[in-house]
Formats: sequence, structure tokens, C-alpha cells
Amino acid sequence: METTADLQQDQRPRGRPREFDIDAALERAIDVFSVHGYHGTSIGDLADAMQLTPGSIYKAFKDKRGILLAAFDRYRVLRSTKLKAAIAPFPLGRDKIGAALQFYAEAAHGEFGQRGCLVITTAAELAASDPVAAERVTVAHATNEAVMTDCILLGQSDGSVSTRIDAADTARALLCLLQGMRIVGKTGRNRAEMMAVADVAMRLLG
Amino acid sequence: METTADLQQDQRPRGRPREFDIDAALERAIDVFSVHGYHGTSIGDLADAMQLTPGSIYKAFKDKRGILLAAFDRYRVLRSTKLKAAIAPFPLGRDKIGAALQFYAEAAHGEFGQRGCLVITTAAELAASDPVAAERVTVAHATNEAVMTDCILLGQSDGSVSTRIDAADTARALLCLLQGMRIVGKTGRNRAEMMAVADVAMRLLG
DNA sequence: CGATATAGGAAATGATCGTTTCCTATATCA
DNA sequence: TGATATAGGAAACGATCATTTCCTATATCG
Repeated sequence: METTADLQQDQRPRGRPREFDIDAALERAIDVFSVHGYHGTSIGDLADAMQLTPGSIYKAFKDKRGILLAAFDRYRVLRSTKLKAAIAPFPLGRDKIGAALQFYAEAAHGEFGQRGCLVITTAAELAASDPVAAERVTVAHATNEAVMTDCILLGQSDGSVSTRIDAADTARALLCLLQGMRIVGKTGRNRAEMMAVADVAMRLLG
Repeated sequence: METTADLQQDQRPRGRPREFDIDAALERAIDVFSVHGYHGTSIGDLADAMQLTPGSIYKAFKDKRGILLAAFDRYRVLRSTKLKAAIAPFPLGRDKIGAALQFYAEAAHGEFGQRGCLVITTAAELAASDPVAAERVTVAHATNEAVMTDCILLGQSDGSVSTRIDAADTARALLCLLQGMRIVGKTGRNRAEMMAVADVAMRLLG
């Protein structure tokens, strides 16, 4: 007779199983990379934060760059999921954009704002010299821009956004504004100031 | 009788005079720091770019951080001067803001855009861990924000900008958008796309 | 001129870096 | 059970880092 444990073992890989949760470890890596940047973070720093030895890290990742890229991908999944959840409750395109702006305003102040955004850190430190990292940043920006474009087009079809504005150009401007909020939010802005920016930005919708 | 050379020697410091132009050297340092970031740039990299030996660098600057801070200050002088020159020819507040947006659009694409902005690099890499660097970034942002505020207030008094908008909030939103353009411009946008962003951003003026 | 002060630069220094080695532990497969 | 495969982790590795030392060169001051 098969037990539940037997069934779960079906797809188990060959050797000794990994003892730590790789996503949890990556989320610790995100914190360190966000605060100190890529070159400013040592393997020792990562080992401390991920609660692993350097040896174990090198079993799970090819090299330091591999950790950054994996942390980047994990960061993107987490943030995209939360952004989508933030705009989902609103049926109107205009309200979805308002929710996205407020979502970024919440991330761009205080302690979380000071920690910063891993996409921006990667863009600033690596995009000019690492084509793979640059491509990751490009895709991240394109994805966010597409979310904005979809909201604008939805708004134009549901009547909440002016049809006189260009969806692509406006989405690109919103992307710039959102990224800029994260940069400015690195150095001491308060919630009200960032919420006011989100409010003002709604004028981009025409 | 005194010669011109004698008169120029009046304020000469005591020892052997420095053989290189410190501002020219800092402008080379700006290039390297902008591309590779602070931690990604070694003293050797700086020595190569500045055409100096590490020993000479340490005669002129306290440490690597001192070079970054001096390069940052030089960068700010250069960019502020050019920004002011770009908006000066236009008498109307609205047109000054348009010129500032186009000035950033020019800096946020192609080769120069990929090199990036030293203020953003400093904010991303150092602001969370170095209070002095963070203060420099804060001042840089506050200065740019003040330029925008002045243009908006001028526009409201000369009739080119709506008096229904809040000058402080709108200036902060413009600052975010300008900074965001530099971030997005790190990864392959073209001139037309960034100019379209500048154009769309004018809608923030009401 | 001689004393003093600073710059130029080659070489050395100690620390820290990313990465590998090597051995043990724990799993699957036949 | 024994062969195989992968994880955990301490220790070691060579490379590179930021910085200093030390000596020479070039200036001013008295």
C-alpha cells in the first residue's frame, strides 16, 4: 500500500535533498542587494543574510551574478503579483492607474522606500556592462509599461480616460514617473508627498 | 619691475604644484563611476581613466569615497549649468519646463543615456548606507525640484501655466518623471520615444 | 642657498574578495 | 545493500582590492 509520503516522493531528484527553501533564501538576498547594491554585497554578506555557508550557495547558484539574476527574477514575480492584486479590484481603467500610482507611492517612502528597488539597482549598476542584466531590466520595464498601456486602453474603452491621448506615449511617461518615484523615495520623502505625486500624475490621463 | 607671471604667483601654495587639472580628472572619474558604479569601479580603473597613478590620486583625495563625492559635486555643477542654460532663453514658465523636459529627453537615450546619471547611481548604491552621500542626493533632488517650482510659479504669474495646480506637488511629480527618464533611458530607448514622454509630461501643467 | 612643503610614482601591504576543494551526510536507483 | 548523485560546510586558494610607504622631483620661504 502506498502512503501519502510515497506519492509525494514521485518526482524527487536523485541526491541529498536541499535543506533550505530557495525562494525564501532569494528573498533575503533581495534585501541585501537592494540596500548595498550588487558590487557592494559580498558572498559573506549573502551567506549571513541567507543563513547559508558560501559553499552551499555555490551548490545552488553558478556564481554571484547567478544569485543576483535569480533574486531579480524572484523580485519581479513578487512585485508583479502585488501590483496586479492592487489594480484588480477596480473595474475602470482610470481607477486601475490610480491604484498603480498609489501602490508605487506606498513603496517610495519611509523604510521600504529607502531600501529601494532591485530593478533600479540592477539598471544603475549592471545595465551598461552586462547585456544579460540589461535585457532583464528591459523586460521588466516593458512588462510594467504594458500594464499601463492595457489600463489606458481599457479606460479609453470604458470612458474613464480621454481618447485624445496616445496610449503608448502616456504609458511610457507613467513608467518613467513610477521609476522616478522609487529613486526619489530612496532619500526621505514622506507618504503624503508621494501620494500627492500619484494624485498629480492622474493629469497625464488628459 | 613686476612681470605678469610674478603677479599670478601671488597666491601659489607652498610645495610642488599639481601637474594635472583636477576638474578634468574628475570628469574622467564621472565617466567611469557612471558606467560601472561606485563599488564596481576600482582605484586602478580610476587611475587609468584619470591618467594618474594611485599614489597621485591619494595625494589629491582622501580615499575612494572622497573621489566619488568630488566627482558627484563636479557632475552637479556641470549638469546644473547646462540645465539652466537650456531653460534660460525662454521667457514663459511653461516653455522653460518644456525645455527642461527636452533637456532630460536628450540625456535619456542612446549612448549618453546608457552611461546614466551619477546622482541616480549614487542614490541606488550609497544612499541607504552612507548618510553623507544620501545628503548629497537629497540636495541634488531638492535643487532640481526648486528649479521646477520656480518655473511653475513663473508660469502661473505670466499666464502660461494653470493657477489651479499646486506648484509644490507638480514640481515633485516633474522631478520624479525626470529622474525616471534617466533610469528608463539606461536600456535602449530612442530619441523619439523620450521626446514623446517630454511632450506628454506637459499635461502635468494642467 | 638651505629648510620646508607638496606632488609624482613604483612598490609593498594587509585585508577581503569570489570561488574551489575536499570531506561528510543524506538521498535515490538497481 | 552498494553504486551513484547531490547537499552541507570548513578550510584553502589565488586574485584583486584600497591604501600606505618611501623615495625622488619641484615648488616656496627666509
